[in-house]
Amino acid sequence: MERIAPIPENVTGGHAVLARILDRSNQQDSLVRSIAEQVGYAIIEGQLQPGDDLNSVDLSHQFNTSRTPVREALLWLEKEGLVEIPPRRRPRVTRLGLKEVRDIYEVRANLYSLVAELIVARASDADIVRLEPFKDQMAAACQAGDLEGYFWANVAFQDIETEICGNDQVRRILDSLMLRMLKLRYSSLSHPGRLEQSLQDHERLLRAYIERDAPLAAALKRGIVRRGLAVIERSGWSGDESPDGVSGEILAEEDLPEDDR
Amino acid sequence: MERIAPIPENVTGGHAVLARILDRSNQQDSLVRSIAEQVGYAIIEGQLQPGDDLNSVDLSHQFNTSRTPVREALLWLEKEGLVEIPPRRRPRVTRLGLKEVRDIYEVRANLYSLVAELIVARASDADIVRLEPFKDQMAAACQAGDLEGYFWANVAFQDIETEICGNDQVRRILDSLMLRMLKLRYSSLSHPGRLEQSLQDHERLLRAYIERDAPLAAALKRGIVRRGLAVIERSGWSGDESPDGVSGEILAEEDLPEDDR
DNA sequence: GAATTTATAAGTGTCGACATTTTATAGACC
DNA sequence: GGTCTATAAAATGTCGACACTTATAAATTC
Repeated sequence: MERIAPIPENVTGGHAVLARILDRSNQQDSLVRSIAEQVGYAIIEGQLQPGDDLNSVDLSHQFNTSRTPVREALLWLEKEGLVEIPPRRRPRVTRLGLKEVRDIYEVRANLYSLVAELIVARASDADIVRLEPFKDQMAAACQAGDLEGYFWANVAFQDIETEICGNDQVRRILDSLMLRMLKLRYSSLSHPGRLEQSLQDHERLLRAYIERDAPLAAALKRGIVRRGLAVIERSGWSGDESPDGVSGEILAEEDLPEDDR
Repeated sequence: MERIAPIPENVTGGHAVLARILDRSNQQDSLVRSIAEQVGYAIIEGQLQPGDDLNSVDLSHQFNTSRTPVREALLWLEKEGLVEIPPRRRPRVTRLGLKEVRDIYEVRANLYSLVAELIVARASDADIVRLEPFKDQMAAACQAGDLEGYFWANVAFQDIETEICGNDQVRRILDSLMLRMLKLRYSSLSHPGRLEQSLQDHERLLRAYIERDAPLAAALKRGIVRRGLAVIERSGWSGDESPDGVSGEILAEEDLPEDDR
């Protein structure tokens, strides 16, 4: 099994989502948390590829612990959907199928429209203003053509949205679903012109929040999520791994043929 | 700690939901599964009350195992929301607050409306017909004034709905949320005239499915869930436990003052 | 007698070990 | 050479043990 590299200093957005979910379900600084954090991060970053084995004895050596906390960490990651643990068999990094991605996006579209409605109905003006800096960050990244920067600013924007909507349950669910989709982030940005479109949507969305236009906000939010899925599907992502490790990362850098119907 | 009674022979609806969720996440017949099943059932049935301690050494004695599988079972129940595990402290049966219930119902209302839309859009006529026997069961229970019978027929109805909608993710989420709400089943049926209203809604809903009327089905489904919450709130449920063990069961038998605004 | 401190009991998180099952390796056979 | 079988290696699920923490009971103080 591959050795898992430590989490780098400059904590990226991916790690932030992971850490937040861990905060709410596990304890502050435990062995289990630390292991789940590092293994989860390795999965999100693509260092561990879908289908890779995650045997507990190997991991316990890497983290200088016994197998017990490793098992619990893997169990946690399984509940978050990042790991599969067949009985009596080695845990594996979850392989994400297209159907699964479609289903998740369907749920996300629905729940984010709820979030939008809740924000309009219940969030304070002060809370809504908190979204602005991230919109600006997205605008800056868009202008600079910084795909990765745009993506993480967008994640942060959505994070604030789920926070200020006031419904902790929907937040928990969306966080978990987001975690599983982070691997696809490169696919979701591959299409040229995507950033401009997305940015425009978010600017309109923010205005809808401010103007307390619930139907518009809900519809926009739903559309944003749906378009995210459409881009992934158009990018040709299928969930199959090329065995030589050619991941979505490389695909993301290419310009795909325009197909703007 | 109280001794946990074995699960009775005639498997009730509550156990069915629990078993289904276990089927999808755990292995077929493992120690962990058996423990999670029994403890979970005891919580749903009210045999274990919110706030009760669940220390692992005691449980391991009851099940004649070591603490390891008990810990894993409790960890699983924590992820399902039935148990809280503060670090270094004894696990407890989760105490459900009113805010939490409201949030959960908000999510359920939304996701069930999605389920309704998906059924109209994608379920086969044959699948929709599968709902009919449970509607009939509900009608019979309603006529007989059988609260409990009506409730479980309703659960079964919803179960088929989430199954035939074809989205496994939404099913998983709704199953988990349902599990946590099962304890409130008595509160949710307490209001007089509630059964007739609910039955009528479901009859209309089924017709909407058959006639492939997506907006109507979605609206009906949303209304059904919302009315469920309203009944709970009107029943005076607050989440506080009377320390002498007077649970919602007794409250359910009383007739509350009519308040049909 | 109530509140605070002290001592005792109980419980948690982690560990290393073992039996059983799965996986990988080597040998036999065609 | 390739397929099947027997053997060895490795990994899993479970166990009992131990250090450390938390909860409970007793003792002390005001």
